[in-house]
Amino acid sequence: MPALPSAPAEPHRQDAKPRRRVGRPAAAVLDQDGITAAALQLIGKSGYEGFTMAALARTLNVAPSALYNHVASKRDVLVLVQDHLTSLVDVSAFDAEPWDRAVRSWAWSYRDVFSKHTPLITVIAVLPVADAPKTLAMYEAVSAGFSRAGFPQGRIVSAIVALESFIFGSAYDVTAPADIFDSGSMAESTPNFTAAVAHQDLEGYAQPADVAFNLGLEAMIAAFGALRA
Amino acid sequence: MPALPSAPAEPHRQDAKPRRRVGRPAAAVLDQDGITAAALQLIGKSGYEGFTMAALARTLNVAPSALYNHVASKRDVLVLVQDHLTSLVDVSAFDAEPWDRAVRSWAWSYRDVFSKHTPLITVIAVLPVADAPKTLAMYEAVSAGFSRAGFPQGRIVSAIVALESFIFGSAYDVTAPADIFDSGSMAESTPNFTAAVAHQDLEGYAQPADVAFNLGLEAMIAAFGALRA
DNA sequence: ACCTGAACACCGTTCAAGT
DNA sequence: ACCTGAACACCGTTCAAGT
Repeated sequence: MPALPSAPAEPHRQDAKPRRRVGRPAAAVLDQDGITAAALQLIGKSGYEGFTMAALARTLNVAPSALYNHVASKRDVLVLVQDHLTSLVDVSAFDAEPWDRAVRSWAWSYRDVFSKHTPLITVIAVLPVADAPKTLAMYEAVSAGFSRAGFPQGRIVSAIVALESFIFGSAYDVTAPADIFDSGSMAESTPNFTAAVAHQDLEGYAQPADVAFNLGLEAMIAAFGALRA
Repeated sequence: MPALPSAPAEPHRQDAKPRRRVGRPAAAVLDQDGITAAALQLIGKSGYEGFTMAALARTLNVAPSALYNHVASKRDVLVLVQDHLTSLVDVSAFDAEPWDRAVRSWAWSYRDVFSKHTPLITVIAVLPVADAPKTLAMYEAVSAGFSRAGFPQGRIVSAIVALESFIFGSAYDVTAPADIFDSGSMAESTPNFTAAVAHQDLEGYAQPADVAFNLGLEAMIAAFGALRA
């Protein structure tokens, strides 16, 4: 004979399921900061392919539908994560170092943060800054640095956007497989490219992606630097 | 009383459903080129959010499962589309014009093609060239042009990758909303950035994205050009 | 080999019901 | 206001059955 239906489950049952009775809890269980932190943790553990609303809810020990009391969509969660990650980008050098060194350290930091989060790039690239306050704060720090360095005001935004576009594209490049340029059986019909790949100079960098990033970034720093008053 | 079950439907029925009897057809209905063409047409009509395997199958008048006789996955279809689009990128200037003009026309063409297909960038950026023969052909044309222009062989691949990273990032930028940099209610706390946005010089270009692309591209062309022998 | 048709294991999201 | 739990309308993909 089974136990009474109202008998509580033993405290150390192996299912760690979201146990909470229906109805509004006394204190709210969720908030946007908690959702962001859990999302970041889940992405770190399971990657973006394992990042589902159901999995996120499980991490937070709530039903998936509970999330929708705090965010309007999964994209909303990605926006929260993106904004948080942007706050990790190092802009401190704009206060302490010359313009070219500041741009360099900011750009490498920015690329490094998002190379582990490339699925967010689609989100950032088209997201109004008004929806991402920490991202806006980064732009303020960077444009203030450009301004102080004597950059002509009319070109500050364009220069930042150009750098950012390069940074986003380069973040993808970090994730490319090592053999991406192996032409395989078609090597004979592509002699120039095959030779160029074979003789690529790594210039002491650990990864090809770093060589390319350095090359493009230094090109931009040199050309943009010349625009200053 | 209903008609006999075997009675054929009237030829001008309003449902244009995939009507074909079960079993292998006398001649194959599908092939990769046809799938690619239909995918391109569907994307043009419905965008990437409307691009599903079911919708693609409907365009081709087959059952969704029929597609899997010719491609292994939806990603496979995207690879086919990507490779076809890359063949539309204009590399002709590398045969006819000086290096800097050739790079310029190639880069603008490349950006323009993929700015309408940004969801493919995730695919291209990490796709081994051996899986995309037309993409490989583009690299051959470009690296041959760099080689003829006296570019040091050890830096050809890095230079192309840097340009490509910038092109991909810039393709996203084309799709950004016009008010992306509107700081809204936070304008007061971001005075430098807000002023820079207000005073952005469009330099005669139609879109801000074009100004930034020009700025970054010319920076790279200038710096990379100086590397030539 | 190459279709159809039914099924599977998800997915994000909605909404009534409950406190 | 903010949970649960059931449901919905998809989604990509698999696979047996058929020719």
